[in-house]
Amino acid sequence: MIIINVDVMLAKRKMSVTELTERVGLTMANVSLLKNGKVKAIKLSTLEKICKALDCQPGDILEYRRDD
Amino acid sequence: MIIINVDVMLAKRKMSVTELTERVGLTMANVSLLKNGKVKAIKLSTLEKICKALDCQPGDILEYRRDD
DNA sequence: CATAAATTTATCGCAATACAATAAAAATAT
DNA sequence: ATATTTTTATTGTATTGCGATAAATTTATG
Repeated sequence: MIIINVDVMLAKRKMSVTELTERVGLTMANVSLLKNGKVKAIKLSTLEKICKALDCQPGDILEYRRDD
Repeated sequence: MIIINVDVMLAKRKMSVTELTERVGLTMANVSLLKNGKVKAIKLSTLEKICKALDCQPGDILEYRRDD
């Protein structure tokens, strides 16, 4: 499964979800859904905004975990 | 911008697009589109299949490049 | 505690987009 | 040359993102 984990980078940047929301320009509701891995797909434009806001790479946020 | 680059991992695994297509279960046409960064979004389920097929992480395929 | 602030969850609607199916064109290999 | 592989294009359908909004829940704070 693919895991979206924004929390680590948020902590690293000492940034709140509210601030991320402002920077990314999505609604708070959707940022929250994204943040908690409750989306089934993601627009690359959105991924880009997040990477930009958190100054990180997709790999810092996305993880593929084999299910055993 | 977000760049999708599957070529590096394909080369590393000595795998053809045809084989990737078989493993991933999409049509050849769509794998090609994905491979050449001509999609605007991606299903996490698809990303997962690719990572599984290539035995790699999303970060091996996706790159955020700041446009200067 | 009580209350405010932040975050998550839920619902509806629409637009955007993936992806299949298919065919044709182009590139590459043999 | 010819076969094989890969890319590009087109159309239709199903999926999904995301906004807008409101309610519920969690967390912070005086």
